Amino acid sequence: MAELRIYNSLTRQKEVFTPLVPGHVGMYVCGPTVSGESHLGHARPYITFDVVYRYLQTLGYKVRYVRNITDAGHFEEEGREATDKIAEKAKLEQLEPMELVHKYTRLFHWAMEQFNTLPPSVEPTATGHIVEQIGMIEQLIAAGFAYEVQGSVYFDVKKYAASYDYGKLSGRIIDELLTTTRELDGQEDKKDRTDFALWKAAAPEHIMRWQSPWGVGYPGWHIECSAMATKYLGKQFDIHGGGMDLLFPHHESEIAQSTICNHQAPVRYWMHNNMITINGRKMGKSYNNVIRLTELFSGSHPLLEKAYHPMTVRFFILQTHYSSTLDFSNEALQAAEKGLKRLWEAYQKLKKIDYVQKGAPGNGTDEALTQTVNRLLGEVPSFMNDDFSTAKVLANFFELVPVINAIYDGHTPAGALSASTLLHMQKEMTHWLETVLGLQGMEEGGHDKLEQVMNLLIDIRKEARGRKDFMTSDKIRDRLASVGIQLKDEKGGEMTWRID
RNA sequence: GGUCCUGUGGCCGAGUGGCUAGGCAGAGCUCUGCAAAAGCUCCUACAGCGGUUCGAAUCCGCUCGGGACCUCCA
Repeated sequence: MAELRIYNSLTRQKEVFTPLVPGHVGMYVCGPTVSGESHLGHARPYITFDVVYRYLQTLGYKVRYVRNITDAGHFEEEGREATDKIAEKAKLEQLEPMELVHKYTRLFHWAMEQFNTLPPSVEPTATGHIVEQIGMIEQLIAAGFAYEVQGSVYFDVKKYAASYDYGKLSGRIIDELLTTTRELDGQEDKKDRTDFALWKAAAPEHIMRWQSPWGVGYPGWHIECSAMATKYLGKQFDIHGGGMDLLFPHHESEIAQSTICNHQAPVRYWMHNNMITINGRKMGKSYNNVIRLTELFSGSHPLLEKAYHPMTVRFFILQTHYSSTLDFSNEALQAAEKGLKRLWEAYQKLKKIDYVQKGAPGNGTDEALTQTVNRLLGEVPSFMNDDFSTAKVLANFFELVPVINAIYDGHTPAGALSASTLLHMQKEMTHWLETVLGLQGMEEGGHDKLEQVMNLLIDIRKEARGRKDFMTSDKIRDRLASVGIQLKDEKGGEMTWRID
């Protein structure tokens, strides 16, 4: 069995994955801030790490997957006012902060279900771990790496950098940070501009607030991940994932905090997915080019030509390696849609092939084809083991599509492939496409199409009855009944139907 | 300004120095009452200029273009 290799952002190279505790994997992924609706960009990390989670499990690991919900808004250091994003939005929508947070949390969960992502093992909330965060801050103060100023607590980056490598993960040079960071107002409290907040004193109008040793306030952003990761995964764990944009300062700061508190580097393998861009630009609130997931699924956004199925999006994302930027366009998404449809149809056809009838009892008659199939299937694990190269996995399955179609249509003679080869192919497709990549079919589901089909059948039946072709008429009604649809003749020749 | 990534055919995208993925679109043919689907075939690219090498999309240098991070961000 080949080894799994993961690109580690910390060392900037692919490394053989060896879990801390044999057979077990601890994985932490930065979750969403639920101050607003999830957008297309959010789909990337959660789908990426869902595949990582699934794959590790199929390798036999017992995985504890922790993904937080950031529901305690952090301050925005823009200009003078340090405002709480969540509190601000809540006022805007006339909602209680927790009401708002729950609304968007539910929406997030709903979207994740659409994408067929597995729920994490633990999904801790920042507000539920204030105690742990305060505890960690106290440790940092006691260790001399944090200081309090007027009810707020900051991490002393300069002091940390004196004995540790602050900037190792993000490739930042501390001296440059110290001199380059731009001047911001309202930060007189800090000893140095690079210091980041662990705890912020809450202004009177601030709605989200907690009691702390330093007065009433709320936690900084970085501390929540450190506190929750430590609590659920221990002082050191295997994998930490998130978007590349979180490298600095978020993950860099996480390392600093945890290193001081736990006396060791918290994470062994850092994984970062790249961004989804739209027209070459990163999608983000500041760029005003955000496509929300609800808009994506319904097609209700000026940039969208049509609605896109969640599976199309999932497939679209998996067709690219997670470390590359992925540019969104209608053309690209529609290509993905067609591609997935073709792949899935072939997969369904394969399931319908009668192995006993069409497969040869012993070896298939077409040895070359058998070898091709076995090679294509055999390569797949090595692709996944090579830093989760889902794009290559999909490419190989696409090469099987014509093989399957040809057998199904009879272009390839029956018996070319043995029954066991066909079965093997089917099992592998189920395993990789469904279990590992988490893909599903794109059933149209909606009643619109069914409605149209029924109208068509009703029309045909009316015509048949018009020429007294009751054999056809009865056939339609009986066959529909057998699939659970009751067709009733109303007075005046109209027909109605309902699903039993 | 600093740090880093990137530039592949009409479009999206794999690519570990040699055997030059895959998808979408397009063209032709086969099948077909029509259409669709499907099958077969074709279109074969690596920003530019140098260099290393028997051999480079892949390594090195320069030029040009695009992007990310340095601020909340997936």
